[in-house]
Amino acid sequence: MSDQASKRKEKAAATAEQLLVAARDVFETRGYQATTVGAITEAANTAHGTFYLYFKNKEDAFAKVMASVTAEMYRETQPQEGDPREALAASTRNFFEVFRAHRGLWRCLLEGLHTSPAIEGMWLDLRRPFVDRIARDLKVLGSEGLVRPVDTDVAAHALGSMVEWFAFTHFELDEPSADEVTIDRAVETLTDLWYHSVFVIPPD
Amino acid sequence: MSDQASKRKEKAAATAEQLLVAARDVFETRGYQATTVGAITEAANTAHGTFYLYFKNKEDAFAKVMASVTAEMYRETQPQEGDPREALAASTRNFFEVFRAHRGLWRCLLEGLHTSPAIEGMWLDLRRPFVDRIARDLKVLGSEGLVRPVDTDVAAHALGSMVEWFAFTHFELDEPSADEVTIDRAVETLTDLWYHSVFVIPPD
Amino acid sequence: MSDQASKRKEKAAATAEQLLVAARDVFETRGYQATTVGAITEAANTAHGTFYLYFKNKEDAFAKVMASVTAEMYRETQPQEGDPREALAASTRNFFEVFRAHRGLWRCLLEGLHTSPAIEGMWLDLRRPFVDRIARDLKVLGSEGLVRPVDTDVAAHALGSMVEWFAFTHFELDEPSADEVTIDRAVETLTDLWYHSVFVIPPD
Amino acid sequence: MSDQASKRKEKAAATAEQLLVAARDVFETRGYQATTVGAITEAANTAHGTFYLYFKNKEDAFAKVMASVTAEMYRETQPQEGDPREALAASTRNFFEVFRAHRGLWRCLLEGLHTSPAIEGMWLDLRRPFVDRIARDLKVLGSEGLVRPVDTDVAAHALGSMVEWFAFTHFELDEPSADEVTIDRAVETLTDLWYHSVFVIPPD
DNA sequence: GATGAATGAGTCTTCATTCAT
DNA sequence: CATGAATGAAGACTCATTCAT
Repeated sequence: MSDQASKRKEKAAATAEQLLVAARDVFETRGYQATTVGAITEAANTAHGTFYLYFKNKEDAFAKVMASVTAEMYRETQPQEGDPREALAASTRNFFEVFRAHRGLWRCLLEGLHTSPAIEGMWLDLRRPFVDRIARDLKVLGSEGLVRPVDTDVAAHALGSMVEWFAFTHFELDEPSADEVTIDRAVETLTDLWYHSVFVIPPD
Repeated sequence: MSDQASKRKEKAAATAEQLLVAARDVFETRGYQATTVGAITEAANTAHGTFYLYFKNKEDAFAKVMASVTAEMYRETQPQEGDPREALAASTRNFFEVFRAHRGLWRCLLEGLHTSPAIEGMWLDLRRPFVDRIARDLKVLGSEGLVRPVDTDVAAHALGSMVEWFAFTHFELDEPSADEVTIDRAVETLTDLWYHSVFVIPPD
Repeated sequence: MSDQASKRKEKAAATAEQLLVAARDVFETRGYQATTVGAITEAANTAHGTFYLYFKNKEDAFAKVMASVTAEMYRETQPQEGDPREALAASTRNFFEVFRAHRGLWRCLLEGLHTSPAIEGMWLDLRRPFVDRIARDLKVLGSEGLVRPVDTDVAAHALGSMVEWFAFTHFELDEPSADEVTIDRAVETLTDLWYHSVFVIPPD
Repeated sequence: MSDQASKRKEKAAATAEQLLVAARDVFETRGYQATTVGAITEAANTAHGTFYLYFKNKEDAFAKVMASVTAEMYRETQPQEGDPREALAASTRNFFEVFRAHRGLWRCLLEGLHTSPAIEGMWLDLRRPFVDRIARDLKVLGSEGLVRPVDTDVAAHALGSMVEWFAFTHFELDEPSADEVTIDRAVETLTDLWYHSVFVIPPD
């Protein structure tokens, strides 16, 4: 069984991978609605029916793509160390970079959000790690007296939203002023706002 | 212009209005993709073909709906006066209320974002007044020494994004913690963050 | 409205009729499963989509075909008068003739029987008039003392089944001996069996 | 033949048996059309492709299932002895019981009737023993003067049809009145009809 | 102006069958 | 012998858009 089975399994895994990559590619470039099963199988160089060997339907394919991306993004998101303000700047920059690398799917997710509760769930799954990390940091820094007492959960959501949505509107949508706003400038200002919003500012 | 002609025009205007109202209603409740021309004409009590007398296609209808809504929202958004912090809180609350009243179309816009550059434009048009007002306020308050010197444009976008996206994720999507976050609590914390982020905090 | 509307309605009615006739034809010759929407619209010389203007789906089309056939069959089935035995023979012959004229759809119904409860219902609707008439006759003749006391309902079903199923196996299926069994011979024997099974036989 | 070879054959026979049993099971419960090769192999715990090692296709599998069932039914059908009327009642009851035990496949056969001439042949093969036995009995009893002179073949078909179709409509389909018609009541009335239809009734 | 019947392109999904391992 | 991955043909259904009346 071993030789035959493993060879076949390898091939199957390769097909699955091809399809997943193709699906990701098509979702990324066309968006959720415009993606068709036919486009995916064509990109994957498989027969139309093969798609249904690995996915239940389009939504399922998207779910599997998003699951892999979520893992990927989590790996790419590094907790930053050192001076709080520097760490904050580094985090913001890191988020922008990670976001840029996955902007197509982020947008796709947003577009599919209203298609089904399942996709809404994927979106929440993608965001949660970011927001959770913010909330945890606020708590820790708060107990150390570095952060003012605030409603941690709401604040974490608000600050996460600020960075996420700023990134989306500037780096994904063609916000007119986007060209002039370099990443550096954005990182600097967002870090500044965030820092002052919650940190205890030492008197000069 | 004869009597008949003016009567005709009246009737036509009435039909146009019916269709516009119906379109708005359907877009609001079903979302962008799920909205069909048939659903709109049915809601408007018009023949299917009549739709194309007043709109070029679905996107055009959406554009006309959004144009009317944008004006409406602008009217509903009141500049607040008085103590800066209080005015800020009032503004935030006002935004939440306006957002709530138009959440369906806001969502619709987000969903259609991927469909065409035109819809992207509508989105930007809807946001701009809010962001512009923030930028202007920051400039004025900055010149009065009430606000720290910041990159006004970026800050305006960032703060606007914070409120907008917080509102969207909490009041439109089923963010799990949404139930517990009342508007009051949200307004309080967001105002607090905003205030500290840019205002010059008088020493106690 | 009248002229335009009526002309359009006429045309629409014509299309509906074309589709109904085509559907009946295709169901009759191909059977239930083998019938496709495409085959119907092709036979009706309409676009594929036109089908869905008049029918919800294949089953609905079949239902409408069957409804028209049921009415047709009922008209063709004449109650017979005169001497009981002669009337019986005439009834049997009449049933055979009606059955022959509609054998294709009868078979189709049988084939689709297991597809959905709705089709089962159509089948019962088609049979009912025949069985009901038998039951009524048995009751009347029983009260006149011409028929032995029997369980009217069961007997009606049994005798109806005998004629129906005999007709099906001999005139529709290629029962080998079918060639030799002429309608005359079948009518004679079935009438004889039926007559003796329930009638009070006068002593010679 | 080596040991290995015989072992192989045994295993193959076992697989064949598994598939046959599974096929029967699936046909019985799902009906002809709804049965898929995948469902059969799944029920048989075999690979999809294995099916084609033992059957040419779905119809072939059905043919093999029916062949085994036909033999089984024939064994279960016992010729009855004793007083003609009692024997008749026993036969009818016996038929009902056999029918009930195989209703799923009977129905399946009926459903597939339109699919191919081969299935039509299976149907006729299943019926033939029953009808033949009736014909033979009628001949024997006729020669003994217990049965009136009738067209034996036609009468056998007719009486067989009566019992078969009554059974089908009452015990397999949801004929509305089915609940109230117990087997006992059905046996009694059908026996009564049959008896009077062909037997020479001794004067009281 | 208004109507609504007709069109047909576009997608999803299922499943019998093949074949390399 | 057995496996199960891959194929691709086939069919149902939707809906934006046109156009004769």
